[in-house]
Amino acid sequence: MIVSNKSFSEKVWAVTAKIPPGRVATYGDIAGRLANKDSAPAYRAVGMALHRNPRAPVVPCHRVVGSDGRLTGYAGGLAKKKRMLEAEGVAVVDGRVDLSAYRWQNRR
DNA sequence: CCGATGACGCGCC
DNA sequence: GGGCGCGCCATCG
Repeated sequence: MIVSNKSFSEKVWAVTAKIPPGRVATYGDIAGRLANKDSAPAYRAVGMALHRNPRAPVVPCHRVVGSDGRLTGYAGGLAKKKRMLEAEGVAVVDGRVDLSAYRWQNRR
């Protein structure tokens, strides 16, 4: 259970879970939201948090794509990730999504 | 505490 | 355009 209580990871899962269906977000966006003035966007940590994702079903990590909209890794297979995105209405081409059209733009 | 790794991003060749 | 390396933060060992 990742002994670490409310940690960076939890924030990542929280933001990821906020991603509306049919929409995708980049690690940079998530990291940017979690990025505090004291901490720079940790794309790495974000990816790690999702990789560790203890509650996959509750955290739509499959909606998180790379900066180019490219489907990065996924605990289960990118193929499945791609499939889930398409199921939500996100067009995935060659393992890539059109950020210009599906990028999650939720400006607090 | 230190060292190494990782679902990234960007720069450079 | 494609391939390679470095830097970033956080977590794991």
